[in-house]
Amino acid sequence: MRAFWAHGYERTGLPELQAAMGIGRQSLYNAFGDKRALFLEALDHYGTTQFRWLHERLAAPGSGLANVRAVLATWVDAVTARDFRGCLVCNATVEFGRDREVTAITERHNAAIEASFLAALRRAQAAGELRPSTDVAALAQFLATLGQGLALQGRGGLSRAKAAAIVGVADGLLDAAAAGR
Amino acid sequence: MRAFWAHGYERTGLPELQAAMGIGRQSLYNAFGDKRALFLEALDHYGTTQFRWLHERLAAPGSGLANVRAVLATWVDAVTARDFRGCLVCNATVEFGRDREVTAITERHNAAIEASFLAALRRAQAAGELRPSTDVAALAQFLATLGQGLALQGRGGLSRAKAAAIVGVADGLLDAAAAGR
DNA sequence: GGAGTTCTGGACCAATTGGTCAATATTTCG
DNA sequence: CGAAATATTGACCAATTGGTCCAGAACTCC
Repeated sequence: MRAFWAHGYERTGLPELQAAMGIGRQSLYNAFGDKRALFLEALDHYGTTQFRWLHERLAAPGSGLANVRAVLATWVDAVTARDFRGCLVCNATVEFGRDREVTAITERHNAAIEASFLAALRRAQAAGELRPSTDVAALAQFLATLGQGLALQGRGGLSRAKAAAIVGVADGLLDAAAAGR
Repeated sequence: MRAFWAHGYERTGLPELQAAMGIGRQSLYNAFGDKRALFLEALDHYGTTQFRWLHERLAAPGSGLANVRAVLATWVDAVTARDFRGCLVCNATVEFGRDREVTAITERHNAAIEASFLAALRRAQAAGELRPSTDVAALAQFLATLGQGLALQGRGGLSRAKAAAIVGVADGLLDAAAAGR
């Protein structure tokens, strides 16, 4: 997974894969079939492991709005880490475009992220933290998109100040949606 | 350029390049040096040609805020076009990560986009269309990031409804920044 | 313990990769 | 026109690609 994450599908050769996994080639083909199947499994594995914290944090007890803000705040750190390699789901979307098997996985994880945001936002709304008129569904999709944009820029290298500014705007948006509570 | 745009760097072979450009292999190497150099030139060419409209629209006379909104509106159409292939600058960022030569080009174009947004927003602010307290610099970076997120999702396939909802949130953000004018 | 199954390592393979060469065609220009 | 330079064609090349084969090691289970 790490190898694909760092270099993408095409740029990751079998030797590198073997080295990263510490197993021989035949074992690899025994266990996964071929390179593509291995990638698909790695991709799905990435989604379940890397996004677990996000889902849990958004579902954590307490203020739904605070949970959303907490996730945004961690994005700043994550995306500006010196060795940040982007988000494998985003990377795969770019590399494979509309490949059916790939989009099936990426869309599943994206939908899950949106759903977690949505649940948290709904909770916030029900608790009076957000105006009833707020379109929380759109907001959830928006936040997911913003995350992808951040991950993308982070892969190319993103300064902390810039990431913080961008997330700050999103925070302001939440402020505005909360203003009339 | 189209070939790289559609399939990325690694997935685009010399035969495909020749076919797309309608020239023989040697002519190609004569004119550009090697595949990588050709890509770098295609990438830069993409940036200057594809973003021209955006720069012009943002710099158009009249309301700066309206210009920004107009650009956002076109994003919805662009990104949900049936044959949308993403943004080559974004794709290159993903595929090459922190490759110096590539990021030099992508960052230049990203900076230009942010600058155009910033200029339009400043104009809007000066004209009283936005609250003086609005952090227009952050807003410009934010909008650029959102665009990248949209382009990313669009490459995988994005419904019009979803794109419209996401852009709608950004529009609402502009509303909020204009509210107290 | 040992037969049978599974797994592992490394040699091997066809196909494709980016890139080059040299001969030919084309243009340029005195 | 005709010589010099430029550009095009397609054959060619070494290296790498993903993938397979097979012999032997390891494990399982009666």
